[in-house]
Amino acid sequence: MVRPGLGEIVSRLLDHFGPQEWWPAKTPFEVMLGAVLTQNTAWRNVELAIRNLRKAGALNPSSLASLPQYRIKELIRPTGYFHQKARKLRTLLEWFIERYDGSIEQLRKLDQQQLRGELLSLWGIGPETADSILLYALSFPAFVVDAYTIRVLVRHDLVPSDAGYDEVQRLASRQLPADEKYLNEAHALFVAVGKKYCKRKQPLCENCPLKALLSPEGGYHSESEKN
DNA sequence: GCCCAGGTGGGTA
DNA sequence: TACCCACATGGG
Repeated sequence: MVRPGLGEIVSRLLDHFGPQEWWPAKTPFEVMLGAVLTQNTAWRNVELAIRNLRKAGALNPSSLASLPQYRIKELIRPTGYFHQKARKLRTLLEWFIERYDGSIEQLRKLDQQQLRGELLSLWGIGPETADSILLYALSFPAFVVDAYTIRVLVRHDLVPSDAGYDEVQRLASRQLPADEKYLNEAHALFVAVGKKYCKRKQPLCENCPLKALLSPEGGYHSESEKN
C-alpha cells in the first residue's frame, strides 16, 4: 500500500474541518506570549491569562517588562506552571527588548534559521514554542510539530513510533510547501483531528476522516514504507 | 475524584 | 543518549 503524502492528509483534513484560522486577529507580541503560556496547557486557560494581561495593560513589551515578577505570576496563574512561565516570559522579554528593541519588524528581517537558533538558546523556549513564534507571530514558513501531530502520524504509520520533533519536521519540509499560510492551517488541522480522534487513550480512530484515505481496504496499519 | 491540555528543563544511569 | 520527573491550573 502506498502511503499518502502529508499534503494529501492536510487536504483531507481541510475538507473535513475547514479552515482553522488560528491566531488571526492577535498582535504578534500577544502571540509570542501565548506560545509560551500554552505549553502543555489548554488554550482556554491561556485566554484567561491573556485577558488578565490585557486588563493590566501589559500586552506590549515595555509595559510587561515593567511589572514585577510576582505581578506577572498573578496574571498568568490560570495557565498553570506560573512560576516557570513567568520566568520564561521574563527571559523572552529581556532578549526581545535588549537585543531587538522590542521590535517585531526587526525580528522579521532576520534569517529564519538564525532566529530559530536564538530562540532555542533561551531558557524555556523549546522547538515547538520557537516554531510557533516563527510561524504564528512572525509569519515565517515554519512547520510546527506538537504532540497531536506526532500521535496522528505515528498511528497512521507515517513515521516510526519513536519519531521525534526534528524527524517529523524534516518529513514535513520535504512534503509540504514552504508557505506560511499553508503551514499555519496545516498545524492547526493536525491539532483539530488529534483533539477529536486521536487522544491518548483512544487506541484507534474509528471515525477519523483520514481513515478512508489511509486504508481503502479497511485495514488501518499495514507494513509501513520508509520515507 | 480522575484525566487531560497547542512542552520544557533538569537529574540520573 | 534515554528515560523519568516536576511543574500547576481549569474544564469535561
